[in-house]
Amino acid sequence: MHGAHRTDRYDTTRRLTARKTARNACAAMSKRPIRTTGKTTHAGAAPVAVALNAVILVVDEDAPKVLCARSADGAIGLPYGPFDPARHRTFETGLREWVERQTSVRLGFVEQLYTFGDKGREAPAALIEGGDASARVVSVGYLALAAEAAPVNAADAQWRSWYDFFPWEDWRRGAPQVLEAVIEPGFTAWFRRATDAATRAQREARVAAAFGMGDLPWEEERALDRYEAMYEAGLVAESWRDRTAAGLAPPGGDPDLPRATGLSMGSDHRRILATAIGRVRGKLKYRPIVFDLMPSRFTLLSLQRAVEAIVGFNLHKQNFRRHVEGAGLVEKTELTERQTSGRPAALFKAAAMPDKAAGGLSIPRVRTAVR
Amino acid sequence: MHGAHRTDRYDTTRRLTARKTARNACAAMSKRPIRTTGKTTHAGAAPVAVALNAVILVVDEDAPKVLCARSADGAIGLPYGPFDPARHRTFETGLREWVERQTSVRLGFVEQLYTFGDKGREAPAALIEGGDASARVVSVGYLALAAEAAPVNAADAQWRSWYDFFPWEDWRRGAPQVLEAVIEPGFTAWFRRATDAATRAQREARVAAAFGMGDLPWEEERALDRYEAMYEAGLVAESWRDRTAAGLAPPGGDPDLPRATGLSMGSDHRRILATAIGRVRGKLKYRPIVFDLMPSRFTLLSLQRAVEAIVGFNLHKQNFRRHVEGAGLVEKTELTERQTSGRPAALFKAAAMPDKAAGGLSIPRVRTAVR
DNA sequence: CTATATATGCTCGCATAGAGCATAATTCGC
DNA sequence: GCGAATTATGCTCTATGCGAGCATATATAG
Repeated sequence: MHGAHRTDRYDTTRRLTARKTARNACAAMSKRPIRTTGKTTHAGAAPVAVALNAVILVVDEDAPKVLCARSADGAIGLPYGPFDPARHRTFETGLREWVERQTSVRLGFVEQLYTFGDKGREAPAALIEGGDASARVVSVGYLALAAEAAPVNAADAQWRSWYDFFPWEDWRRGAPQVLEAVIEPGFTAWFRRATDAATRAQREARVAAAFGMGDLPWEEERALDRYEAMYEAGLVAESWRDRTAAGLAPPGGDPDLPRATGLSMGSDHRRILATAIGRVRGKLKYRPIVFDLMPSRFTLLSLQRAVEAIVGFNLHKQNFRRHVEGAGLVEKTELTERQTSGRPAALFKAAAMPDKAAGGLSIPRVRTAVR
Repeated sequence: MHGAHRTDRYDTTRRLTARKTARNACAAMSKRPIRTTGKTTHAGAAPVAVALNAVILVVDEDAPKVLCARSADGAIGLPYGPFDPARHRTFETGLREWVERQTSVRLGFVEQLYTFGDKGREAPAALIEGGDASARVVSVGYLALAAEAAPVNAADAQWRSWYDFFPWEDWRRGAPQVLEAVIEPGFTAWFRRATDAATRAQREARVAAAFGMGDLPWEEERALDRYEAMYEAGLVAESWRDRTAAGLAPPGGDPDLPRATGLSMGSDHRRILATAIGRVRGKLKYRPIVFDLMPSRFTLLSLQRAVEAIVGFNLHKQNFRRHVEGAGLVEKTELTERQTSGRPAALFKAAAMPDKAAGGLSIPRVRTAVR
């Protein structure tokens, strides 16, 4: 594992910081033998910079959209801002600040996604400017939901459907063509490139689980698993770009395939977006977060369309109402909406306290006292 | 202040190479008009130090245990080590390194939990030593599962049942006494302390949802929600400690109550542990992670006991087998175990590819083509 | 008035989870 | 060696939930 010497200590506690820069704090942290196992000394790890990455989502008609920005090198990416510990008490404060200052988007639900710290993830930009290999920018990814696709005042910012980046995730109009036409052949080739039978079987099992092949079901919330499998199989542009930048051999397979698998993003932003998609899709099932994406009044059909946009497949209309109304998540108003044609739909609003829970288990719990 | 946490699965990959110091990277990041929305220039945020916090879990008989360490000031806490970007390519690499070096624990499943960056979470120590409020240590919390409670060589490290810290989470022997005796009265007092009716209703709704009161179900995975509600209601020692340290008024209520609500931990470690408990409990339902906590061969009853230890309530034996066997998660071996009394149980092992999915939805999806 | 389109109410059947009975295979006390 | 105690394991019963679809209500377009 990594030369150098061993250092850390393993101790509990509160950060002993105080009147020191973070660098000093870190050094102190490792020098002090705070009990536990610690007996090693550590010269002091280099500090890192923290950036806040935001996946800001809205649902516009039947398109789930994400706020995108264009970076200096022309790549599309997610907007982000620096986190300044001196000015922000929490990550979320920092995030809301720069988002609301630089865009007119009003954020509703905000939740931390994941913290990305892999060396090299910020590669392209870093390489261009050259520098110290020990540097590290840690990105804390956040998911934020907004009710309206407010026009963004920034020049190169824009709302895009997330299916521009993940065309295989949209099953609303049947099985995505790109799956059969491009992705499956690509994976098949990847299986064949395996050096041994075990690796090959492993790859097949992984893809089958992620993409719901065989008798396995398509699980919409596994968007990240799918993207990562495609990345490793060389089916997305980022895979080729990163391996080239790192001086490694290309991933193999047809270099033209990635052109058909959706728009790529700079850095690892498409991965972050995949994480966000998976999270929203999963969370939708056990928390009423859809309403953060809806206007104050809506019809059940528009609500259904929003859910469909997110999960990527169609729902059964009557059953959808049955669930939503039965769960007490919405309240009917006196108003109705009259649009082009058909019977006017009742307008609903989110229930005052939609904090109930659904969430299906597969654990046979005991209700009675006896076991 | 203490926002909602919760993250998800993950797995990192990807490498490249970065250049320049973190401080420079950060400055460059903010100065450079990376398009997007950025037009603000930022003087260059102070860098922060990153610590890796580990919640290392095992199941010992019917106790879910967590590896604890004792800090200099005597508080119990989670073990942690610094993250050195110069030596570690990824967070997980760094984590595994110091864990495996300083303990003899062999980690199985590892997953990022949440990144904690709130100012003041390290409050006590920082205040004691006095100092710069701008210094910041960001903690990346990790969940790690191990199959065996290996003896730890560190002096002050020990395995403890997580129910020592969360006695109200264990329903295996009926409703936890502490709930009725201490927690409910404590919350009732908290409701009464609300200054207005709206606040009061909000508090009641929140507690009802978290603790499953009224007709709401107890959701075992909401451990964090419960802890946070108790923290705000002044029902845990950390609440009093933190508010005192910050020079704020005490949370109110009976200062003796926290003595009855389980062991406290230093810093915000009990919160991190609550996050971990919620995560394991939730993940258990849709991924076969239990097997990372089991020996290679086990009986179905021991597997059931492990699950019960985690979720905190008892399961129906026959139905448990039906599910586990039916889902193809385990394979029967030829061996049987003979213990004290009763019919010998067949020994099972985890299925070769337990990658299927369970996961109950509450979304009425369409199977046929028609909507 | 007719065709069409959407909203909304209601029922049917199957799969599944919760619950519990019955039987099998051991050890233990005597 | 025998009955009691204990644990394992197979099987059935039933309520519920969900996928599915029929039927009816209420609007617009022409």
